[in-house]
Amino acid sequence: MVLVTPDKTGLAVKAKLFRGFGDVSRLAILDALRQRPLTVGEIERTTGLTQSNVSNHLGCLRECGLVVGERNGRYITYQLSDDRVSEILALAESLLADVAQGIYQCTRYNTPQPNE
Amino acid sequence: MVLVTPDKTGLAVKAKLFRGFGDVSRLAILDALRQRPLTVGEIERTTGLTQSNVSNHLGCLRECGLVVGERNGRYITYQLSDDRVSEILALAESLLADVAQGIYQCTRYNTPQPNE
DNA sequence: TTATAATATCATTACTTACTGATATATTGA
DNA sequence: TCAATATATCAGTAAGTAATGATATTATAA
Repeated sequence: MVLVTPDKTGLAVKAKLFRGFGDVSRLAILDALRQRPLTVGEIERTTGLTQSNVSNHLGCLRECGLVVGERNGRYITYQLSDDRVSEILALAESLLADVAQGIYQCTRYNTPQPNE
Repeated sequence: MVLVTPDKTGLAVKAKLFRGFGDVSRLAILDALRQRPLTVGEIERTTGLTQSNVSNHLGCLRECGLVVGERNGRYITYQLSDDRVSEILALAESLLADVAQGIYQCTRYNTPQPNE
């Protein structure tokens, strides 16, 4: 039996938002964009991810509203959509530095380490 | 080819933290604890989740440092470990209200809706 | 000390999802 | 118009994970 009565839809959307951040590759992209706007190619080189992988993740982040892209000729430059995206990343780092250190050892779930 | 060169470990841990928030059931638990500390049984009733499911998720949240539990007799009362846990939830809500509305329609991944 | 209540643990299974590789689309310059 | 570059799309697959049900642990009261 599973219910999650209060505001089920709201919770689902919130969980989905956090999942946007909850992937090493997407986080690498967001982290890169914290410095400055980047083209897809620059993101590829900065993160080391493949073209299709970056593009897939950008599609996800774009649809979800976390990043916005602007076309310049054949390049598309992406940037974070809002300062709060940076803020939430900074808050997470702050949490990790203090209370959430147990995450290192937490074996309940594994952040899948991408192939080398 | 997948690399994610800069600070690979740090990214993995950060992603893991966000995954802590990125599940409807865990989010329901955290949301419930925003109001006040609750025993496991109270969390079960508030969220409608089963005993073992709540306990599993609490184990996860506890190991990761997002909640802390204190035993009183045979009851264990859990509460959020830090104000920043609330803050990150509030920031996410703020983001959802504005920029991240596209998440509703985003089909890249589905937050699995728990069984009724 | 026994029965009961509260909570935790753990293996199984069904479902989810990230990566890859191939292909499609868009833009520019020759 | 054609070739080349930049980016997007999509199906298949391998791997991860949440829910369940059974069982274990801890504490209290009778």
